[in-house]
Amino acid sequence: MQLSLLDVPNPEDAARIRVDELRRLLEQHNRLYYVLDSPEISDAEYDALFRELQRLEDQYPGLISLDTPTHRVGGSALDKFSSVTHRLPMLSLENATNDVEIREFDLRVKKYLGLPQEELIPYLCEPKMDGLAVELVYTDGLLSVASTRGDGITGEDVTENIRTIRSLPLRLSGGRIPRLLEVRGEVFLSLDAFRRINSEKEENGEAPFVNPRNAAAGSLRQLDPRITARRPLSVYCYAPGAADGADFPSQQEFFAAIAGWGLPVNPLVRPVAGIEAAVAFYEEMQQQRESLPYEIDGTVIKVDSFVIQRELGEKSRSPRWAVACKFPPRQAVTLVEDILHSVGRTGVITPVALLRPVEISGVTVSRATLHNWDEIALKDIRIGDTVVVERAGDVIPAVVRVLTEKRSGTEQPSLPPEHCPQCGSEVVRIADEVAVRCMGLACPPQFRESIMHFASRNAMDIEGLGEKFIEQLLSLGLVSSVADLYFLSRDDLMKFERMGEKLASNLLAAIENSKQRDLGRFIFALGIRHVGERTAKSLALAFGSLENLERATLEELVSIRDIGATVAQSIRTFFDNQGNIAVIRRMLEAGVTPAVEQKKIGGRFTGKCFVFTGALSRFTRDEARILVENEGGNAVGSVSKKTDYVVAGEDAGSKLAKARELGVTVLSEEDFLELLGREE
DNA sequence: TAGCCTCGAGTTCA
DNA sequence: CTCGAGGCTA
Repeated sequence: MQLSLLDVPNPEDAARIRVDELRRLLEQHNRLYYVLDSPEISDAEYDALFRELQRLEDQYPGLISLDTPTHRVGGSALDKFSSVTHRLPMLSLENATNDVEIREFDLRVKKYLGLPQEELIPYLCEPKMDGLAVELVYTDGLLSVASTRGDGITGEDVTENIRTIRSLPLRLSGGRIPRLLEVRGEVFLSLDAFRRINSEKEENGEAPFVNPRNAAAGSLRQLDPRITARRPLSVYCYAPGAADGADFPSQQEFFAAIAGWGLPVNPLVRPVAGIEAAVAFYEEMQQQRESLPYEIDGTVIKVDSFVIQRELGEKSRSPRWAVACKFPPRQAVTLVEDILHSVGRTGVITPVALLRPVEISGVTVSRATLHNWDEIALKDIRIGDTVVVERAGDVIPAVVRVLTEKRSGTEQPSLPPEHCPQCGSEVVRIADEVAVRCMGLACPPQFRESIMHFASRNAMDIEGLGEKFIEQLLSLGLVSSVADLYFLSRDDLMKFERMGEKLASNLLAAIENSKQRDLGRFIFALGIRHVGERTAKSLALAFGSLENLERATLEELVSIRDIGATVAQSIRTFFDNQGNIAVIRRMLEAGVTPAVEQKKIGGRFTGKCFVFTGALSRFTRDEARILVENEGGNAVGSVSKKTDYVVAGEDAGSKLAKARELGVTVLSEEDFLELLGREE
C-alpha cells in the first residue's frame, strides 16, 4: 500500500492492517498444514507470525476479533455447557450390516421413487468416522456456534472446544460466503493422537482411554478448553444443516463448495453410479480399515441429489435417502459361567448369562442378556459353553453362537424356573407369548422396580430417589405402595444410612415437587401394562382427567388412536383393581394433583372423537389429526358409535355410509374448519 | 391376513 | 440398542 505524505499514519491503523494480514497468513498456513498436509513455511516461521499477532493484540486490544487465531483457546473453564437447539433436527441413519441389506436399501429407494429396478441411482459414498457428530454454525462466514448432536433436537454448546481444532477455519475463505451456513461433521481423534494421549496418561499414572471415540468424546466435553486444546481433535464435515445464501443441488456439490470455503472434507468420499459400486466401496473400506490413520466403523451411502433426497423425505427417526453400512462387529470368545434369572418391573423373568470377563474393543464384558428361553433354545446355549460374544451396535453385549466343538459333555442346559427366584411365586408362560412371568403380587423385585419406575426421570421425576434409597425404604418397611412416598417424614428419612439434614431436605423437597407433575407423566408412572410414555400422554390428552380415565369403558378406550383391545383391557383391569384405586386415592389425598397439560385446557374438542374420510383437500390426514389433538380430541380410523363427527372429503365411501347409518354428524372440510375456529 | 410402523420393556459398562 | 408385540393399512 502506498501512503501519501499527507496521510499521517495513525499507529493503530497501521497495526490494524498488519493484524488483518497476519490473521490471513496464519489461517492460510494452518490450512496448508492441517488440511492439505503441505506446509510452505517452517514451524519456527509460523510461531514468529503467531507471536507477532499476539504482541499487536496485546498492544491494541481493540483489534481483537472473534476469529483471531490467537484465541482458539478461550480464557476460562465453564461451569457447565449451555444447550443449543438445532434449527433442523440431526437425524440418525438406518443401518445395514451386510451387502444384502445395502442392496435392499437401493430397492426401497427405487420402489419409493417408482423407478425401474435396473436404474443406476447416483450415490455418494463416505467412510463412517467413529467419532461424535457436531453441528457448526457459520454466520457471515464466522464460526459462531458449535454444538453436539445431543438427542438430535437439542445438543450442548461446545463452541470453545471446537475452536481449538486447528484444521477448522474460524472464518470461511473464498467467495460467495453464505449469510448462514450450518454444516454437520464428525469430530474424531487420529490413532496417532490417541496413542500419544494415552502414553501421557499412563506416565501420569492415570487410567488410559479405552478407544479413540471415548477419548474424543471426553476431550470435547471438557469444561476447560485449555485441556481440549492439548488433545489434537480433527473434524470432517459431511452434511448441510440450514443455510441462507447458499443452495446446493447435490451432496457432491455441497462437498466441493465447503471444501472451497476451507472446511475439512474426508478425501476418501466418492461419487458412484448404482448400488454395486457402493457395495464395492464398502468392501474396499473394510479392507483398508486397519491401515487408515483413524477409526471407521463402516461407510455411509447417500442419494447424491438433494432434490431426490427431499422427494424421499424422512421416516420418524431417519431419512429414507441414506443408509449407514456397518462393518461386522468385533467379536470375542469366552465362557458362560452361569445363567441367572432376573425379575423386571412387570414380572417378566429374563435369563442373563454371566460370562468370564473378556475384552471386546476395549471394554470388559461380563454379562449379556439372553432375552428369553426361546432364544436360548434356538442358539442352544448351556452353562459351561464356550461362546462367541459381540457388542451389538458396539454397545450392548450379545451372545452370537455356541462353539459346540468345544463341548465336554458336562454343560448344563438352563430351563425357565417354575418358581420366581425372588419370591417363590408360581411362574406362568402365557400362551403365544415368549416371556415368562412371575405372577406374585408382592414380589419384592417387581415392587422395587415399580417404585424406581414411578420416581424415574420421565415419570414423576423425583430427583435423588434412586436405587440405594429405595432399597432402604423397603428394608425398613417404610413404604408398601408408591402412595407411602408422600407420607414420609423427616424422621423416617433420618433412619437411613448416610443421610444428613441436607440430603433429607432435598429428598423431601423433590417428593413435594413431584406432586405437580402433569397427568401424562402420572399415568405413565402408574406402570400400567402396555401403557408407556407415549400411550400415557395420549390417554391424558383424550380424557383430560384421572376421573374420566378411571371411568372409561373399553369401547371409549378402543376409539383412541393406537389403542386396541389388548391395551384397553389392560387399562380397564388396572382400574378395576380396588387396591390400585386405593393407592391413587391416597396420593390424591396427599396433594398429588396430576394437572392436565396447559394447551389442553379449554380444548374445543375435549373427549370428542373424529373420523376423517375421503380425499381431503384443505389439509392432510396427519395435519387434521394434529388439529384435533391440539384441541383435546382424537382422530381415529374407523366409524363407531363412539364417533362424534365424520369429516368427509371427496369420494367418501363406506365410512360415510356407516356414519349415516349410525346417525353420526357428518361435516365437510369447511364445516370442520369453522367448528375449529368458531367459539373463541 | 400379511407386512408395515411404532411403542414398550429390558439391558451394558464406565 | 434390540426384540417382541400391538395396532393400523393395503
